[in-house]
This record gives sequence, C-alpha cells and structure tokens, in this order.
Amino acid sequence: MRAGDIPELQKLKLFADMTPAHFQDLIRAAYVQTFPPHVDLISEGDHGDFLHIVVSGSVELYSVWNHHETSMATVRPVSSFILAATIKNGPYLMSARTLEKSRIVLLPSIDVREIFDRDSGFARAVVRELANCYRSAVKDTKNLKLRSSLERLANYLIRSHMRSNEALVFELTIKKRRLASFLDMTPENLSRAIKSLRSYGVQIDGTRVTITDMNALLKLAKPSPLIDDYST
Amino acid sequence: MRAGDIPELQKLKLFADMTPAHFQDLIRAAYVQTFPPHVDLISEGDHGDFLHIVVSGSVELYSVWNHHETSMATVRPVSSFILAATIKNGPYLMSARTLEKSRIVLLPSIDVREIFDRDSGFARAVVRELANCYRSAVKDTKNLKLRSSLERLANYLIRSHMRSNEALVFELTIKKRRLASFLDMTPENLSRAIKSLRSYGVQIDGTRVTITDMNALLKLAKPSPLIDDYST
DNA sequence: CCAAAAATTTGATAATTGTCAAGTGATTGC
DNA sequence: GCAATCACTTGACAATTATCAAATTTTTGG
Repeated sequence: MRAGDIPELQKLKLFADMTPAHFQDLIRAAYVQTFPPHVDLISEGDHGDFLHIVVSGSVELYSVWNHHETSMATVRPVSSFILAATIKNGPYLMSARTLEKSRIVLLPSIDVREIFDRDSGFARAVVRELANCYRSAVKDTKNLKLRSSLERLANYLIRSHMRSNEALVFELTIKKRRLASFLDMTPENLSRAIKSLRSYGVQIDGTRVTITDMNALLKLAKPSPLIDDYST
Repeated sequence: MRAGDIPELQKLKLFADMTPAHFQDLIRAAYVQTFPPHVDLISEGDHGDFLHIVVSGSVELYSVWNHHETSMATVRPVSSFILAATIKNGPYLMSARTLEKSRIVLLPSIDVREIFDRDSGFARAVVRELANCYRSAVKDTKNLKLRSSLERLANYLIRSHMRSNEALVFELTIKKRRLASFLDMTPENLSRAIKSLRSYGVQIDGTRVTITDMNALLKLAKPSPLIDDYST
C-alpha cells in the first residue's frame, strides 16, 4: 500500500472514528491495485473475502439473473462497497466491474471483522454505513414501485442537477445505456423518454442536459426527501 | 411491560448477545401495547422515536408517493422493524399499520442508541441485523428489476412453499390485494397471473395453493439463492 | 341467516414498455 | 485519417401491464 493512498482512505467516514492503532492494523494487510476499464472485480455468488474501496475511477455494481443484467449502482471515490457481505461473511449479491481506470483498495474481510470486534468507534461507523446502505436500498425500491420510468428519469435528472451545484446545464456522468439499465428501462425507451421530457422543459443532446423549465420538471418529478435524498 | 413479554423479546437475535444488565436497562423504559387491526403505527416522514417489535399479530410496512401506495413488507413475530431509522435518528422511510390485532413492544430510540454505544454484543447484533435488512432490500431490487410479474409470483409461491415445510398444498398468508401490491402488480393483473400459472402446475382457489407440477413451476421461476434466500 | 360491504374476478380497452431491425452518429485504434 | 466498432436513435410492432366497468364471490356485522 502506497503512503499516498492513506489520506484518501481517511476521507472515509467509515474510518474516521477508529483508534489510529486499529486503523494501522487494518491497512497493514491491505493492498491497492489499479485496474484498467471494464475489468470484473467481483462476481455475485462469490465469497466476500475483501472489503473494496474505490480511491479513484469508478465502479459499477450490477446483477444478472436468467441472462438479464441490471445496473444497480455506480460507486465513486471515495467509497467502500460490499460492506454487508464482508461483515456477514456471506456471498456477494452483486457483481462489480470498473467503468474506467480505477484504483481500488482491498481490505481482507477477516481483518475488517476482527477490528470491528475490537474497535467500538469502527463498529459504530459500520452501523451508520450499513444503515445508510439499507435506507438507500429502500428508497430504490420505492422509486421502482411507485414511479413510472419517465418519473424516474425526471427525478434522476433533478438529483444530477443538485449534485452539480444546481446548475441548469450539466453533463450526464454515465453512458445512456447504463442509465437506462439503472432506471430499469431499455435504451430505446430511455431515448423516447428523453424526447418526451422536452415538453417538461428538459433538453438533452448527447451528454449535455439543459433544464429550461425547472417548475415543469418538478411538477412531473415530484421529488420526495423520502425517496430522493441520499442524506436522510 | 408484562413479565410474560420478556421471553418473547429474548427470542430475538438482536438481544441475544447483550449483557443481562443492559437488556434490563433496555426493557425498563419499554412499553407494550396491543393494537386492533388496521391501526397506523407509524407514518413515513415522522421521526423515529421508537424501535418497534412485533410480539404477536402482524404488521404491514408500506409507502406512499403521489397518491400511490405500495406494500413493502410484512413483519411477523418476533421481529423488530425500523431499526435503521432508530439508529440513524432519522425519519421513517416507510409507514406501518397492523394487519390484525397485534402486540407491539416500543423501545425508546434514545435508549437503543445509548445501549448500542455501551454494549458491544448488542452493537454486533445490530450490525448483523442491518446487514440482513440491507441484503434483503438488494434482493428485492433484483427481484423487481430482473423478473416479470409472473416470475415474481412464481418465486413468491416457491418461497411460501418452502416456509410451509415444503408442503405442496398451503395457504396464502396475505390478502391477494396486498400480495399484488407487494409483487408490484395490480389486483387484476395478479388474478390473471394466477390463472396463467395453471399451465405451470399451480392451482389457486381462494387462499389455498396447490402445486401439482413443481418442476414446471421451478422451470418458470428459476429461483436463485442470491435473490430468494432470506438467510444468505 | 341475511343484507351490505369488501374482495376478487372477468371483459374490454388503453397505456406503457419491450423487441427487432435498420439507420445515424460518435468513438477508437491502427 | 479512416475503417471498424460501438452507442444511440427511430420506426414498426408485440408483449406486458394498467384502467375502468361490471359481475361474481367472499366476508362481515347485525
């Protein structure tokens, strides 16, 4: 593990409240690797031997069933993923692949569990993180069950707008094909949904999104903190 | 709190590994209440002041957005619910109502968080529970995104069959209207899906389910431990 | 037990979403 | 730079699912 990676890891709230000694124990056994784009990191069903942390680049979490694949989430720096499998010592429920060249820290699950038992600050942080993950997953389910695909797209755009400091012109950060899968629609359906949004004050050409009538978009999207706020 | 309720609570894995003294602290402030059927216990958006535990009866978790309602889960004894909101000290993401006459234990969130900080056995149990909740929610999302409504119904029936000791004849434990909502379909669509399942060796009249050709059903449902196993 | 209410089913139809094929446009690697 | 590949879009059509209205069955309360 390179010394330069350590400050990156310390950005994580997951490691903020643990004793320095335990943090050292944890990263001693860690290793870091830089992967090219489109490399499979983990495969669902495999056993969770490492907690993964994206230090740079980005990672897609996805799942497959019966020859269908769906995009579950995008992990951006600095975040951990598959914490639950690590803690439970269970199989991964999702696969992961790099979307671009990415630097990944791998912490042996066995060490994570051991430090978790010894360091109550870390344990509390794990709980907070898992509670956040769970609540995000509940929000996902609500988003899927309560909204049409057009409404999901509209809310996705509003969230993107919020992330980009409320700019009215911003770039889509993921390929449309993956966005479609993430929103549970086909690329064709997304393409048509994008066209439909013109009447709600949204122009998208290529990856550039322009919101020309936020009120119209909000009226369609009806965002709710209980679905769309990642912080609550 | 009645003395008779305490052994019920001790059935919960959540409280299995904590010191007896801390358990006493926790239940000292608890109170128990018996609610009639169809009573709202909590409403999404409200603040999570109590960890709830179903001791008898059953509780529906559901969510509403834009005048649509969807059934998220059924909580049966003995289980806690809304642990994540309690720990995060955040708003509930789901509402809860009794489905039948139910006995509910209410533990003040503030005490739960306090004991969580003091008792590492309890903290570990909370982590396990949250990891399970999260993984269940991920499975839900996969179920919704990767399967058609007919496939979801087929897998639901197989899970029910498993729960009833693999009996080939068993009863539906929830009303069809709620099952439809849980499976993200309309009652009409469920009714037609049930009819379609006849060609896959399933007869349903009223609440009685008879599986006459498990192989045909399995071939349709293609259950996967990474979606359908609640234990992994 | 019976009437009223609720739940479920059925039929007709519409809206949404998916599939396939073909085309256009962008990106990439030599 | 340019062919080759990949991503995206469009059109035609099909499958899935929803909606509305009405019929039927089941449940419930007196």
